[in-house]
Amino acid sequence: MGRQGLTKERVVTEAGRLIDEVGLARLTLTALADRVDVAAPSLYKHVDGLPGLRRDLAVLSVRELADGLARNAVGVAGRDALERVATAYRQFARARPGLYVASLWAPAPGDDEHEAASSRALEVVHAVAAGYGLAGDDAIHAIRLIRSVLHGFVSLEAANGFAMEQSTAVTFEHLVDSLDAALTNWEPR
Amino acid sequence: MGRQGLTKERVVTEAGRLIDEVGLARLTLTALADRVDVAAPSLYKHVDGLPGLRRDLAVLSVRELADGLARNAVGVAGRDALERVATAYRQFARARPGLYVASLWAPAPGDDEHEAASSRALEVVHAVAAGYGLAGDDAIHAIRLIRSVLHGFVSLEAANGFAMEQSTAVTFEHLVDSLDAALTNWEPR
DNA sequence: CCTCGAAGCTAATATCAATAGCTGACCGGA
DNA sequence: TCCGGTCAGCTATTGATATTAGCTTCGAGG
Repeated sequence: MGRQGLTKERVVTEAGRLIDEVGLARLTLTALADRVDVAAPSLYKHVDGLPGLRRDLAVLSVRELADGLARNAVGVAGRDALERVATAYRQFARARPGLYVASLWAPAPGDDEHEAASSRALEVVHAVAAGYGLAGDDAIHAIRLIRSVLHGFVSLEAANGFAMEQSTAVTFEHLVDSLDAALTNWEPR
Repeated sequence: MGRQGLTKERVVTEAGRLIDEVGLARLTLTALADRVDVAAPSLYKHVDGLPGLRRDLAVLSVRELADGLARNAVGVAGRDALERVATAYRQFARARPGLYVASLWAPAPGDDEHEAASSRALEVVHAVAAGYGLAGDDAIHAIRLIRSVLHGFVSLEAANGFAMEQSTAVTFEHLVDSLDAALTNWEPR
């Protein structure tokens, strides 16, 4: 009906909440429209269809992830930094499960805004590697290792991939230990 | 038209090929029906709708993954076993990208067939951990570590998550090295 | 107070999943 | 041989959903 005062900002934010609640698979323009109290086609005034919305969600999520990582990494280095960043990463995935999945969509080539957000997140991990004295190609591979471990863990955790009831907190400590050891005893190849 | 000689087996196999080609997101009963040359509703004679098909794909994929891992792990132990299993895991994810994603869907509680297939895959990883002398809770955590690293790496690789052009093969070697070190110097907690 | 852009609407179309109900091909037994 | 039943496959239909087209109206700036 009357003006809703809707903005792209709010549409995307609300979509983020929606996917956290119901899962990415059930992100639907109809459901989102209901949520912001507008007819579905009206969303097109703010967002470029479902593909556009997904892209916007990806940007939002990477920004929030980058913020979370950066906030926790300030003023620490070495193992402390690794631990803080790893924990922040896991926390983000647990607190925003829908958004987290969206953060994995790679930027389209030429999407500067999206790429900038990704770089910012990567930068934090890069700093962690630097704290272990890694640079150049070694840093690249180390970053990939860190991301693999963290992403693998949180996504298996989210997918209920760890059937046994043993504590995932303990597993996570092992993960951090292993990463710390790998970065400490890094062998260039 | 005339009898098509279609079987559940073939429907699911063909669905597996389809998702490898076009991606899980574009798995559609319509597309699958076209592929096997049948009208869409006819698929319901073989498969329990889209949810049922997805579940069948999950079972198929876990079986193929388990087969691949087991085939490569026979007769080796320790680092050799780790390397072989890790490589087989990565190979599966690269050769069958659609199926690989389906392999991540956790079995529904009480789905014995699905759970059995999952156990078989887990068993291979368990054997790898055993090769490093790990048992009990340590083995559980070690398995989770291995799965996290492997899944994280292959899924980031598949999602084009590694933007830089540096060799992913080298990264993978670092991954295996790190896992080997972690398992060798395992510290119970 | 007029204008115009933007925000919202309704109506219509296309794609897809799913259900209902029909048909005819094959198989086994009398 | 023929008869009947099962079951694979069909067409028709309904209900979601995305998307487009085109209309309406609010509200801010001159």
